[in-house]
Amino acid sequence: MAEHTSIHTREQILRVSSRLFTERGYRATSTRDIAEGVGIRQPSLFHHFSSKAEIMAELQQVEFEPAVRILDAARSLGGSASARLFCALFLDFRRLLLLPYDLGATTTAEVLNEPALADQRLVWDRLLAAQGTLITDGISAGELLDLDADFTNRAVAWLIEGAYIDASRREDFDPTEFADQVASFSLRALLVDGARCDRVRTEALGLVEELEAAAHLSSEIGPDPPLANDHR
Amino acid sequence: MAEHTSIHTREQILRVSSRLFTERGYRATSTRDIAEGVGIRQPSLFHHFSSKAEIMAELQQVEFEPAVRILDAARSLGGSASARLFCALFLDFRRLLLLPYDLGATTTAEVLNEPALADQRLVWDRLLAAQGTLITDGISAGELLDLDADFTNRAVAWLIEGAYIDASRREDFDPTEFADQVASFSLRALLVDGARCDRVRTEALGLVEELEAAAHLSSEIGPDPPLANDHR
DNA sequence: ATTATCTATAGATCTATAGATAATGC
DNA sequence: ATTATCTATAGATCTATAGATAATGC
Repeated sequence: MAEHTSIHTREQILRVSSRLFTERGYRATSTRDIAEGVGIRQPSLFHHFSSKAEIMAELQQVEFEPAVRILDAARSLGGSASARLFCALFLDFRRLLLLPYDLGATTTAEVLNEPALADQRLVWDRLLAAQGTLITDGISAGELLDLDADFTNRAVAWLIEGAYIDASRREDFDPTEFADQVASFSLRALLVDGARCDRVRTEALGLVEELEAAAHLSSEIGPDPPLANDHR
Repeated sequence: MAEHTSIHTREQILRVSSRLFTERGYRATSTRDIAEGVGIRQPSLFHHFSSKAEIMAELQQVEFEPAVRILDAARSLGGSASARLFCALFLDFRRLLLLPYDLGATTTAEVLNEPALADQRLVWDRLLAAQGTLITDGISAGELLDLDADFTNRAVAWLIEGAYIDASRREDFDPTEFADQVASFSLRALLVDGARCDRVRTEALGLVEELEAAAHLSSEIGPDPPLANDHR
């Protein structure tokens, strides 16, 4: 009864929107669809967000900004370049799995090319650049295959995105285990010596502990979901 | 002047639609946008296609149906299971690159979940199943890593899709070379012994020649683009 | 008194149809 | 005579605003 707080409705709007955007696409999801999912009338949405684009912008922000921080933090760690890459992929992917949103639509062409979302597009470009730096480090160190660096960078992004969308359709999976599987799969494809994958993984999981201890990131990388009331 | 033939306009509609669907999303692309790109008025589209969904259905058909045939044909070849997989991925991916369409929107959630496109959804499911069979063959033969077969199957689909969308943004690439690169990258991630990748590739390129010689497929798998106005 | 919701609706889309007109092929 | 296009428009959306009403917090 005392649930009619703004924060609760606002959070529901984000969760319902994220799911519908992923299922049907951003433009194809109407504000009426969202309101119906939340259990309010369509115009009531605009008390919490000034436009539909602002809902998407907030979802993108939750996805992109901590990711940039994690990728940057991983670069400043010790260890081999490939372990730093594994560490960053693992941590950020697990973080995404633990969020109470379904972020499968945040990087689609229709969203990235939307003029009203140009600001977040810049953050996404920074994210790709930060991941690209980790990969170029690995190529320079002779640990990763010397394919076209852009190709490699995007291949990792495709894998991560595909795996994420796939995860959002599943019920039964352990986020830590799945993140490990996806990071391992990516690294095996990139390593000059695929057999080194297990050693890289072990080294990386050590780095993960280092990063988790760093106070300024620990709230972002889980493993506690940043929000209660998690009915995804 | 004598270019006002139905076949020409119809083909332009397919090409323009495919590009806009990929850039902006299926629902976000209006029939007016398409008509403008083609250079006709919006209602004139409906002389060539009975609905917007039918345009997308034809694009999906061009993508999915030959793909199922190629995947099935590859399975009946001799050679190692991993070479058959490489061969199928290479041939189908190169075929996509040579088509005069931009097929980046055909497997998005908004399209696959569209009720009016349920028929093509079934073909897509058959495509994934056919690719899955090739992968399970490879796992059974001990050539591919024994990860979850579904995970592996989808990981390949994510890579192929990501690479395809990426290719459609580029100008300068050789389809044969890029298809080779993508198939090699995928196989390296899947092989138990990553070092075998080069041998698998060589074997697979032999199988490609076999398949290209098979008359019933040769018109579909290129290397001549089905381009120009002879497409339907 | 402030916050959150509601109804009603303006104004801008969007898809598809109807029916007239122009171009092309016998 | 047939094919392809056009203008005009119906009818169904969609986003966002205006202003009234209900709920909540001092």
